[in-house]
Amino acid sequence: MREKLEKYYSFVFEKELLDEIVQVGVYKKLRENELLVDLGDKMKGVPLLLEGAIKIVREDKNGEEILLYFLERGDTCASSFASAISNGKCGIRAIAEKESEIIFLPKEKLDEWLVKYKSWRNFVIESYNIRLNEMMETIDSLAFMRMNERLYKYLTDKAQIMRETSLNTTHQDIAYDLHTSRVVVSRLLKQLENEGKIKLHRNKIEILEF
Amino acid sequence: MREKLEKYYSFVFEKELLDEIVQVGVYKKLRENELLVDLGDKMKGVPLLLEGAIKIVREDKNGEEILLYFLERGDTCASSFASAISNGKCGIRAIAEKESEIIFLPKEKLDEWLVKYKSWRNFVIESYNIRLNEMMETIDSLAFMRMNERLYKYLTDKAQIMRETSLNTTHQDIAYDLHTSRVVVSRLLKQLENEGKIKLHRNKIEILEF
DNA sequence: TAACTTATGTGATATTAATCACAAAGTAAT
DNA sequence: ATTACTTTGTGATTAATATCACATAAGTTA
Repeated sequence: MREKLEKYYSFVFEKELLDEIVQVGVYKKLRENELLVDLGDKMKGVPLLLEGAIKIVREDKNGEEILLYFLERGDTCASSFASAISNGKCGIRAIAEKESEIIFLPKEKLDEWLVKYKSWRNFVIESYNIRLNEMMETIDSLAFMRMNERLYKYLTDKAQIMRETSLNTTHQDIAYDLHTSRVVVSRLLKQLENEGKIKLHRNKIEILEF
Repeated sequence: MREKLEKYYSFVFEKELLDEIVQVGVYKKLRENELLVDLGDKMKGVPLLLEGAIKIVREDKNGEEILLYFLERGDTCASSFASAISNGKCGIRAIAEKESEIIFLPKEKLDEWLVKYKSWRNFVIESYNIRLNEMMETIDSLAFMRMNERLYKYLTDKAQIMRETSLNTTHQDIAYDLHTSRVVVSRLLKQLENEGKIKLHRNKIEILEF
């Protein structure tokens, strides 16, 4: 744990803070598709992502989903931060997109560290900032782009986050993330394939053009 | 300024912090439709809203707009906070929807106060939290609701923010905020009128049912 | 009051996406 | 190999929204 923490966070946090994190942080390994946070959860701390990829989705009353954004190493979940510190509920669901490693930081420390460590203050503010910007990008996609563009953006974004050039996924799963129907996804994927941007296989999509 | 600050913020901030705010804060009155923050601005501080209503919109490359949310008294602009503290650019535009009063807090103090005042830390985290939730609501609307529902929600939300039961606005302006066309807005408004939820006048919409 | 300007109403048509229905292909299980 | 299940492909239809074109109405200004 110390090793990976150093690797991704030594330029972010002061030495003393890294020491504290090692002391109080709880290391956890997440299996692929493991649920990390569910709608309405009250967070007892915040996860610091060491490795892997986490999908953050929003769900409405009818159980319909929409992808908000992905977290990757170096990220934290701003939504849980707020929930942890104010004892409120979390409005999102977080699922590991692949095997991931996190450090869970207990909520008691969150405010204390804000006082003690400038690097922690920067990190928290910066995390919120990143997340607000991700949300704005999501809003841009929804408001300004048509489904074919959203689909292509989804594929290239996800490939980057997963650090792969092909995605192992089904059309139905994509449809859930984009909140549309499988039929629509299949048709638009075929269109993207005809444009030479991707190549389709069963349970797998190769991305040829980024 | 002291008076209004006390009125809306005395339960939020400690006495010492209120004193500091009075010392370093710059009071400003905004005319209706005055531009407070523009896309790409680098913020020199954050606005604290004392009175009025501010509209926050997002714009894409083609100059097309979409409303993100409204600020009202007691609110601050989380987007400018991040921009101010990290010297980054602001990704939004903020326009006074009606005559408003703000206190502008210089960015030099923002981090200092995080160390000194627990109430300031809470306020900042809470503001981010509120804003993230507003963004999620906007995403919900875009992803899960049809235009007629979005329109009705827009009207009732805006009426609440403006503390009025009628809105002085044109169909075209609504269309800009919802990122659709005037024709669509006019038709759906007529539909809402037929359902008895609103009453249409020239340059004015009465809301009969909340 | 006439001439303009701005705001609203509405038919017709086009486009995008959602939905239904079913076939075909690939994979897994017995 | 047969059966069952999952995934993908595709035509047909419907619904929502966007776009065009123009009429009418309500204010404004000369």
